[in-house]
Amino acid sequence: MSARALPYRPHNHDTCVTQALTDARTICQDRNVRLTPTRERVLELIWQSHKPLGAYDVLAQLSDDGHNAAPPTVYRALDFLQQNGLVHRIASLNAFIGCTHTGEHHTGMFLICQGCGNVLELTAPSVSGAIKVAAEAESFALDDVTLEIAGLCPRCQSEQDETGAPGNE
Amino acid sequence: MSARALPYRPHNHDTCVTQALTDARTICQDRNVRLTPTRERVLELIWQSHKPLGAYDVLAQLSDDGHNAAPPTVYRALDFLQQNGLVHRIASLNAFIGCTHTGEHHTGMFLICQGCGNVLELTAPSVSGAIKVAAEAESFALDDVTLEIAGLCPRCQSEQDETGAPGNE
DNA sequence: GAAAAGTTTGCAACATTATAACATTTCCGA
DNA sequence: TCGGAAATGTTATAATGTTGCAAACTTTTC
Ligand SMILES: [Zn+2]
Ligand SMILES: [Zn+2]
Ligand SMILES: [Zn+2]
Ligand SMILES: [Zn+2]
Repeated sequence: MSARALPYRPHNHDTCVTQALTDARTICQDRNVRLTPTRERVLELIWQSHKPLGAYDVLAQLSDDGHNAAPPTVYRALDFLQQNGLVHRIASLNAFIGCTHTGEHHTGMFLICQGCGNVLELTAPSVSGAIKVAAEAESFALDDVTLEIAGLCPRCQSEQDETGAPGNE
Repeated sequence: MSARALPYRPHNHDTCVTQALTDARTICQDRNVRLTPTRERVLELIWQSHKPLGAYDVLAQLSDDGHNAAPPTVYRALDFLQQNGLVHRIASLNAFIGCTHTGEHHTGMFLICQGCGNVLELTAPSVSGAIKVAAEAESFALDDVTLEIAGLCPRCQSEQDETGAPGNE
């Protein structure tokens, strides 16, 4: 899958979303699962924001579409997208964000800016390695890692320096 | 603060809880904050389980006490206990657990057994170090780390080997 | 000690997030 | 084209967490 722009810097976000959808179609074909219109639309809505979107935010936008949707519609689509590695759930926010490392077998590590709300997904082998070692030291059989880091992104740090308060883009 | 038993192995849990409460009193005195009866009782309830307890579980037990409690009572007590480093919230479970490293400035890392539900809190400098480095590489100002690892504890691994299914103590 | 100020709790209502259960429709292979 | 599997619609409900305001309690100040 292609490299993507950082959320912190402006970029052609339409392209960014389009690419994500294209990649998703490919992945679903490869895996022989169905990226139905609802699922695709939910993925698109999530990708249109570099900030995590709550399930009910997605629901509201589906309703704006004229889609007659109820919570299960959204949660089912999100489950599907998660299971196929297309979105991640951010437990500390009860929200969802598009995966920027689809295909690459990875452990997501999320930098969550408390200023602007943007989230950057990283893959840090040194971190996953250290976690694996620590778990093994306890004879713990590792299955799933939740690693979410709250703080301030570079831009919000400088805004805070200047104005005394974090910005909210 | 004194060393504590691992949840995996049987131990005198009354002592374990008593010690935690004693430590908590000391900490609150040092910090000049009030460990009121409600707060202390909530802490005790949480400590009585090595498994994370949901806010409404705590609420139910308070009600059993005859305490006329509503959700805010519990959430406020939990907020207090969190702020003073006496309990942690496990985001992936929406539940709370007593901190086993009170006093020691630390980043909690939690091993959550999917078999028995027990949780072990670790401090792994190699992990926190790697996280810090990764964040710095992105010029991200780290504030709070959520690190929760789901898997199987040693005991549940062997039970699974023997019976084909994880145990539930 | 009494009044003032600050903190904690009680209480009612409400908001948000997530799931259960079952009917209906759509899809896809035989 | 038919029959089973997968996906969606629909309604209701469960689980988790918050707001706002008044009353009670503590600490400080005079
Ligand atoms: Zn990812
Ligand atoms: Zn920011
Ligand atoms: Zn701790
Ligand atoms: Zn276990």
